[in-house]
Amino acid sequence: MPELPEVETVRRGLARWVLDRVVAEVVVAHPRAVRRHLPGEADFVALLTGRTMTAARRRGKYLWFPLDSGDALVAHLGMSGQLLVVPTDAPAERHLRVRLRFADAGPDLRFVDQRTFGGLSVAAGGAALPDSIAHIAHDPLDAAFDDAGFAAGLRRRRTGLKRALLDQSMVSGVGNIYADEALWRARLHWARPTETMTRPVADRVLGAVRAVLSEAIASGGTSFDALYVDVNGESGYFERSLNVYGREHEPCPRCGRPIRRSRWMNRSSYWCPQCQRRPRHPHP
DNA sequence: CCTCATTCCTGCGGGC
DNA sequence: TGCCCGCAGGAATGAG
Repeated sequence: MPELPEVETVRRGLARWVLDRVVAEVVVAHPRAVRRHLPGEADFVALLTGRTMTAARRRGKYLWFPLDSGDALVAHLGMSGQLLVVPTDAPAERHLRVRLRFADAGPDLRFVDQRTFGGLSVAAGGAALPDSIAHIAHDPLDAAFDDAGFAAGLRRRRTGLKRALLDQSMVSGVGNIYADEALWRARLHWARPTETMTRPVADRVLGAVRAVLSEAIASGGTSFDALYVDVNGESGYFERSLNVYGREHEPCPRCGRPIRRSRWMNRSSYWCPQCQRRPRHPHP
């Protein structure tokens, strides 16, 4: 599941393959992959064709590619999305959704997505930050992230800590896996009421999120090669570095107690009942 | 305004 | 053996 470290790895891998390249043709193989682009597929194609890409940027789990028109191509990988750089004569991938061919006849940029939870769009405001993702907060590794503002925001909320970590308008880039890992590292329960989060505790969880994301980026840097940017290449380091996620009944690496799994928000939370004590007044 | 349930989608794997 | 069903989840959306 692509979260910040995987998306950042993809961004780094794509940067030199999009710089100063002119889009010659856009083929939409699956209409649902053009998402949150209200004027529709034809408009999406028209706004991209003939435009020059000038960079590869990221906000949380969103990628965007500024265009010389002032717009930007915006991409979200969802659950299973990949942005691949492949030779233009390579056969179509099984779940190919959108294909961009370039005027230089160099490799395509292809959006491949098995579950089509992700998608592409063209949005205005691409030179700075596309309008459509203006509500996404800075990520905690960004120098512009406001620690004090985050702590104040937590106290204003009336919800559980994990829900707040997953709220991309509070802090971006954290998904279910890294949320569980960061909470374990910070020794905090997922249902901890946010209104009880003092500044030191907020700083503790931020520190844990930063450590987890940084280590994952460092490990994920090897998951692509020059012509193949593979989001699923994460599996090598993923399994080894996870302490609680997906490890129900296995001993906690810190205290040895069996890791527990809770059904929550239509997904799973993994946590250690010893290291992460359930709060007296948990939020659902 | 704020919080939270619902919905989208497909392949995999467990159970019968 | 083969089928069915649960599960995986980000984020927009609308209900309350």
